[in-house]
Amino acid sequence: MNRPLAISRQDHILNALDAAGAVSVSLLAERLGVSRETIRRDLKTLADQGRANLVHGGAARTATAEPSLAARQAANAPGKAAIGRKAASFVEDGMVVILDSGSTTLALAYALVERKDITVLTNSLPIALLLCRSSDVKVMMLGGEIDPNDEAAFGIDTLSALEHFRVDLVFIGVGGVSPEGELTDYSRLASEQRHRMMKAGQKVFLLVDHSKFERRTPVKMATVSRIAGLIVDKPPPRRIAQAFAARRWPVIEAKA
Amino acid sequence: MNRPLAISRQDHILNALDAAGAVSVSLLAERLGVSRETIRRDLKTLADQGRANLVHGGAARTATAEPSLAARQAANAPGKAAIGRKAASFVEDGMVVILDSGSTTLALAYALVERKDITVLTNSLPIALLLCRSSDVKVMMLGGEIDPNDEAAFGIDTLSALEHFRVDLVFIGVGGVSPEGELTDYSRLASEQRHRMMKAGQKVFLLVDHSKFERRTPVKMATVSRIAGLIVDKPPPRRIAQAFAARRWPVIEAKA
DNA sequence: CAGAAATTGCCACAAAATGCCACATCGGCG
DNA sequence: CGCCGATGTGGCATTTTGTGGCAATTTCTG
Repeated sequence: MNRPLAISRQDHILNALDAAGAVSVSLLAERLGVSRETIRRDLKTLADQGRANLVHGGAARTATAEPSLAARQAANAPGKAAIGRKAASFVEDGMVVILDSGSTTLALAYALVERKDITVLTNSLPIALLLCRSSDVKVMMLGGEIDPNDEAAFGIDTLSALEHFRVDLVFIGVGGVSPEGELTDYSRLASEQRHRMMKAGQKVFLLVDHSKFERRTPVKMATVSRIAGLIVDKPPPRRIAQAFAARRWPVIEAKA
Repeated sequence: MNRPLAISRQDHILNALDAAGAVSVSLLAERLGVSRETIRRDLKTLADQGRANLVHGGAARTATAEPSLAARQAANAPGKAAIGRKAASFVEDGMVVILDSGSTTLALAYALVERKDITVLTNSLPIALLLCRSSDVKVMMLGGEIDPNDEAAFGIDTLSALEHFRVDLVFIGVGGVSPEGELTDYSRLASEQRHRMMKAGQKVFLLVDHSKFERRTPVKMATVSRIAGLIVDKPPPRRIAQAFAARRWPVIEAKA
């Protein structure tokens, strides 16, 4: 049982920062099995490098001073924006696409604002509202019970609504990617719903920003065998990359 | 043990503020699991930064321009708020209610923010987002094609989603009231959908602010015979009042 | 409209969590 | 062996949060 290297600890901290926008000393100390003092020293190091912002009790994303818009959207915003732009480039006029809920797919929605002649199906309230307010995209909202965390609809009604559509492209966000390269999700229902979304369309793209790598969430995600592409903002760690290659999932890197 | 970071608490407050325009100390304290005093201190901090405006019992958003729908909401905002409060007083714990789309029903949603143990069915994106961001109300979104003007779902999917619910109260906004006292709507589809909503519930309330009186919109609105009440902010002109009385529609006047 | 009741604001102090520093401990390495 | 860097420990200062009392405000009621 060797203690984790300082580097990988700080790496973990940065990922957590990207993912959540803020981290607490106590929680990190518990998770990483080291003393709070060590975490504090790590945070101080990162702060000296300008990669984190110290606040009482923990650290926050460097940019966290300003944005009043959705907090999670700002987490790793540049990476997600790049993924969004890349994903948008696969959408052609006349297509019908599904956008899953989540901050990465919201970034894709931003990238679609200028488009027309496309139809977007989504269960995400912010995506639907964004597109109907500031674009000419035709929006179909998938109804259902609203999960306040995701600000999106889930449940039987959402699933059955999916049945009625012919869909060209499907864009799915991923909760996490285990170190073994397995895709994971937060809840059983969400996973099932994403699976149905994938089956509803011709081509499936998965959107994964680098803060998701090696993050474990509880539920294994069911996928379809054919994945048109896995859009990332940074190359994944080797082990994950190999797992993707073994399943013949093309990894598409979006450049900022 | 692990206290959530102060900064994420304030982030949450800003989000709620953004969605609802105003937040209350008590509700935030309860939702975030901290004492009211702490919330007060947070609000004071935000106010010092110019990011919130303190008011008795909570804080309000600093005057920020908000797009389309807010503009319409601003038309006769006080009257609509009064109607919303009055309408909310009919909603009891445990009830399932339908909220139609529109600025007046949005005002009702604002009035429901502090409530819990109620379920709201709505086809309106802003209402769903407001309630899921700043209240403990359970929200079911009725899916369908989004009409950018109303920022709400309409269509076959919306209608069929209605089938599955048992509803206590239905709150419907009205497009206009002709000088003859006839209720009118903007489109055939919207009218039909509102009719279905009415039939789905036990009691139907119509929300009419005085700017709707003697305004003609193109489509005659189908109603159900029994209307539990017609909530207004000012008494209607005599001819309209007579027409309402003839149909035995109780007129309920909301006071500011 | 007045007075009561409930809610909220405000202040001071106590309790808890965190920050910070000095020093001890551990393990590798020349 | 002794040096060095990294980490843990403990004590104390600082910050944050909770609590209770009381004044001010709002709301209810007759």
